[in-house]
Amino acid sequence: MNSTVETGDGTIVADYLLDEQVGFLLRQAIQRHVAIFESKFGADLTPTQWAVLAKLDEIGATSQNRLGRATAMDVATIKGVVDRLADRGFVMTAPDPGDARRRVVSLTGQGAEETSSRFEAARAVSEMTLAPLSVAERRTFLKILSKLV
Amino acid sequence: MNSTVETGDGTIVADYLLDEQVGFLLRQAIQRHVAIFESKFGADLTPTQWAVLAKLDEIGATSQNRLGRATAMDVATIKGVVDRLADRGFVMTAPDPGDARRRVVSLTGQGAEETSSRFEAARAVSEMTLAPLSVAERRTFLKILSKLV
DNA sequence: CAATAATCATTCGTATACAAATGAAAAGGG
DNA sequence: CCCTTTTCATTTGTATACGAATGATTATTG
Repeated sequence: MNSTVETGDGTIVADYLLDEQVGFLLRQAIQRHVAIFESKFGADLTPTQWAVLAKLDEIGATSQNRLGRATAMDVATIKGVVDRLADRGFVMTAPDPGDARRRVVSLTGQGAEETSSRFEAARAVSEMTLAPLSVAERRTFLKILSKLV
Repeated sequence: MNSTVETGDGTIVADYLLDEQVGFLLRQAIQRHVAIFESKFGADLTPTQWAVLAKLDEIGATSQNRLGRATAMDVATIKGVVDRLADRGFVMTAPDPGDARRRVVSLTGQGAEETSSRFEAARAVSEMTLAPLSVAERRTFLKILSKLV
């Protein structure tokens, strides 16, 4: 055991336990959340794909890079997600008439329907993720977590 | 906007905003944490690789699957991480004399040195990740987060 | 002890995730 | 208005992350 400190009375104790580190806990919390997501959404949509659909529903058509920033994905990631959603007919892309660099991403009719029909499940996922907590703890947790983004 | 509810007086309000969902916040918190990790560790070690080294240091040599469970990685993921660490000389694998199915993973001398020299940085990463919070908030956050793993 | 179940490691396929490099187009400054 | 900077989208390469399938080995149980 290499990670130790000496306390005042000379005792040597471990002071770095992986299981107590915030990053390790966050990773496991995400893993549990994703498992809950998949239990409600099946293999139809990944959490990332859902984020894109929900955000497009929320803000409407937008450029691919803007969409990536709004969903916390870098340019390479958002491109892959949009491509896969486009392959399945949920979104479409078109050139921006006012800016030749941009491609505007928007929901298709099918994508809008799919999104509308999934909000209930999405709400359930959030609720189930927080289920181990009391109502007060949920509020506290979300408040603190939002300071860490 | 498809995600709306009608309140008692007939007003329609949005009730699903991506930015408020626990999964989306968790993903962003991890992104920030990983960025902090990379600022302290450079390109030498990923958070996942560090988790394996720290856990091996903590519990000693163990089978690959056990190591995966101890670090919250499935069998395919832990194999890739162990392979890359082995390529770089930080860990080694050997057959288990008592169980022909198992391969025992252990730190090499170089791996143990590397691990020892990184605990300070790892502690700093955890501290920096929680830096936006007060001391009381950090304690509260870790306590609640540990209920969600 | 023989049949079944469980565990272990590997492999394949798909999907994030991001750094870095590239080329095209727009914005801004002198 | 040219030059520099910025923005945008794409591509490449590496590293998680996990479901599912496979084959080998061990454990269990009737």
